[in-house]
Formats: sequence, C-alpha cells, structure tokens
Amino acid sequence: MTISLTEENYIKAIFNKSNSNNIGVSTNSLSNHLENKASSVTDMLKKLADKKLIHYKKYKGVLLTPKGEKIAINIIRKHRLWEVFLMEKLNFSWDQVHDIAEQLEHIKSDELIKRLDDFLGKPTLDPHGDPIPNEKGKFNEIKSMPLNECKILKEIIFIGVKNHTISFLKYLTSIGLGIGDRFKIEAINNFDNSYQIKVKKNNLVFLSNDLASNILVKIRNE
Amino acid sequence: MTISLTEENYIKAIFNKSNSNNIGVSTNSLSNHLENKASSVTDMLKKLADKKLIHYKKYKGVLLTPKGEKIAINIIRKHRLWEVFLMEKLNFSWDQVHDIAEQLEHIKSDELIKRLDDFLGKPTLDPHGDPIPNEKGKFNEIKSMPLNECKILKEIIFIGVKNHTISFLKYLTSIGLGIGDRFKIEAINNFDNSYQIKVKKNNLVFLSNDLASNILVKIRNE
DNA sequence: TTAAATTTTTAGACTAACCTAAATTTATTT
DNA sequence: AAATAAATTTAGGTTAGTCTAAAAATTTAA
Repeated sequence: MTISLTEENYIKAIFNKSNSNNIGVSTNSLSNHLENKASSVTDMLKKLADKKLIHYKKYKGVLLTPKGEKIAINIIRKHRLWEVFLMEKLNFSWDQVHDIAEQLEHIKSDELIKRLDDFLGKPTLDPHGDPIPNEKGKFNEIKSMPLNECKILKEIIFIGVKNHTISFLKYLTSIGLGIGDRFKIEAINNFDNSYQIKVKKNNLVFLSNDLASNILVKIRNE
Repeated sequence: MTISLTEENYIKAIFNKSNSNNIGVSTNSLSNHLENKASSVTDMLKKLADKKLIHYKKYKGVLLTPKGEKIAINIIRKHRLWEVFLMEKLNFSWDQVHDIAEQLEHIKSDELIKRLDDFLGKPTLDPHGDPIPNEKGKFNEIKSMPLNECKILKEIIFIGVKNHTISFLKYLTSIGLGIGDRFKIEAINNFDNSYQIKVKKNNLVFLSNDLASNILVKIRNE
C-alpha cells in the first residue's frame, strides 16, 4: 500500500493533535492545522479510514489505528533525524531547520534512515529537545517540566521548547539560550510569577511566566 | 513561479534527451523515458511552453529555453551532490544511490544545497564520474573517452560510465572496477576488438568491445 | 508521388486533492 | 425542551496529471 505525501501530512497532523486522553481529533482542528477547508478534511478522513489508518465515525472525530500511528511515528523519526543532520553537519541554526526537514521527512528509503541514524550517532533528542523515536517507534522519554513549574532557585538544564514558532526560537537565541544550556533561576517574582535567570556569565534575563511555560527544563543531577 | 515535481521531471528528461546538435526532443522519446503515454507528454509540453520553459512547435519536438535549461542543470546539480553525500558520508554503494537521489533532488532550498556543497568539499564529479555543475550552472568538463577508443596498451584511469543501469554498475563492482581506479590495458584482441585489462593486483579481466564502449577513461598523466 | 506506416495531437474521461454552498448533526443557550 | 449557534458532512465543481480512442500530421516506402 502506498501512502501519498498528502496522506502522510494528514496522519502526522492527527498524531500531533491527539491527546493522551482518548478523545478523537476534530475535523476543524485538522482543518486549521493543515490550513485547508473542513470539507477537504472530511474527504481525506474517509480515504484514510478505508485504508485502515484511522478510526473514524462521522461527527465523532478521529484517532489513529496502530498501523496509522506507526506511520506517524516513522515520519516524526525522519523529521527529527534530518533536523539533527541539518544542525550538526550543515550548521543550520535551529530556527531554520524545520521547513527543510518538513520536506526531507517524506523521502522514502528505510535504508537511508538507518544509515543517517548511524552517521549521526543514533541521537535520541532533536535540536529542539524533542525525543527521536528509535527504529521500533519507541520514544525515549526524558522527564522534563515547563520552567514555570520550577519553584526553587536551582541550577537548571534547558532541554526543549513547547512553542516551536520561529519567532520564539529566535528570541531564545537572542537572549543566549540554546538547547543543553545550563542556567540558574535567580529569582521568581511572586507578584506575576515571572522569572529572572542567569545564563552562564551573561546578565540577568527576565522571562514572563507565559514565556517560562514554553521552556522545558530538567533539574540538574536528578 | 512554482514548478511542480512532475514539471521538474519533464524538464530533466528533456535536458537528458537533448543532443549537442539542436534537434528537438520527440514526444515519443519523452514518453518512453518517463514511462507514460505520448498524449500525456503533449499536454505537459503545452504547459511548459506557456511557462516559457521550452520551445515547442506542434509535431516538431521540443528544446529547453535558457530558463528551462537553468532549472534542469540545477536539478542535476542537486542530484549529483546528494549522490556524493550518500556514497561518501553514508557509505552507500554506487548502484544504490540513484533512486534515493531521484527523490532528494526535488527538495527545495538553495541554502541547503549551498551548505551541502560546502560540507562535501565542493566536489566536481559525482560517484558515477559525471561532472557536477557549480552554483552558476557551469560544468567543469574533463576530457574523457570511451575505453574502446583507446588503442594503446597504457595505464588508464577509470573516470565514469556511459551506461548507468544498475546491472552494469554491479557488474563493474564484481570485477573490482570502481571510479578513480587505475588499470592497465594488457591486450586488445584484433579479431573482435575486445580488451584484456589488469586492475591492480587482480587477475586479467576480459571486456567485450561493447562493454568497453560504456566505460569512460582518461589516459594517465595527460 | 501516392499509399501505408508511424508519430503526434485532440477529444473526452478518470482520480486525487482541493474548493464553495447547502444540508445535516451536534452543542449551547435561553 | 425548543431555538439558535457551531461543527461537520454532502453535493457538485475545479485543477493537475494521467489515460484511451480517434483524428491529423509527418515520415517512409513502394
């Protein structure tokens, strides 16, 4: 069974919009995410259901079947491996890699991905701090938390972001924050729950609570 | 102006089928090459002509405009750079790279190709010995000749192939011949113009004249 | 140089993926 | 619980790229 590029994009969108609770993904949310009309989504959902890639009941939203999920995870694996390649080997900055990886993720060759994975040293995290599933589709979850859930003045490691927009990534770069960086929470302002942090030898940086909620961190030595 | 993947493949096909003489490429030869029907080719030729990518007169065959040629050469550049990547960095063998490069060549990002080129050390030949055009579309031609035009018993360097079929490439590999290898013409049999060559310390290898005509070589120290 | 063969184009259809507008179902208010 | 609003689906069209079958142009051969 062949899966078209468009079908792959729908499957990926359904995966990304799925919550851990088993609520079906709505037609409208897919339509927004894919930037097309709800009626187009309905058409495609019927097609994907025929192919047994999704569970679909009219008006009731949609969930991936195990088969569909396997495909989704494989696309994500490819996307993230290519992102690592683009940053580590071609020196792209982390805000440039997404659009290119969006194209590369559709290249069809299992052998290519196996060799790319080896070439990159079998990475488990992509440049945005997101986990890269292994060949079997297993994610190596690392326990992380949004920065705004840290209520103690401690040394922190920045391991990922929740918000993947380019403007956000550029902003982090501008204040000197990159994946893997260590920083210290110097103060938490109790009037608005904003943060003051110190990255290496840089000056204090002010982060709103909202901003902090989009930064994923791990507490050192844990 | 956006150019679809299908349009890119037609442009590439027209480029490949164009002779140095200015004879237009026929509808049928494109139809054979692209493995679709002549009527489909006609439809697409009209579209490409509207976009000023080809010169097309009904029943008279087709030639690329400078604009079309530029696009063709850029696709070829991308294809060959990816082939180098696949062989040099991912250790694919030369008979495996073509199909994957056929997909990668359509990835759209000038910045990606610039950086890939740097990463590979700005190569001028691909793994099949074909020249890689530079950013400006200029081919760095090297003078080569088919082996069957060498009539002297000399040291030779194998720099490319004319026949790119996988079976041929595999055959060459099986007799120990790879791009860049040096070998010596030990004998030319005048009854059938077949060749006997010696690759490094290997035994003598017999090559029919037909086979020799598909092997491109350069005479050493020239 | 006319007839036959071949090549190419036209005409009309099909599928995938999209659209708009209208109809239907589900959710929210009052 | 009925009325209204929102979400979703259906119906009918569009475009890109393909197809088959028939018509037209070109080439080859007698």
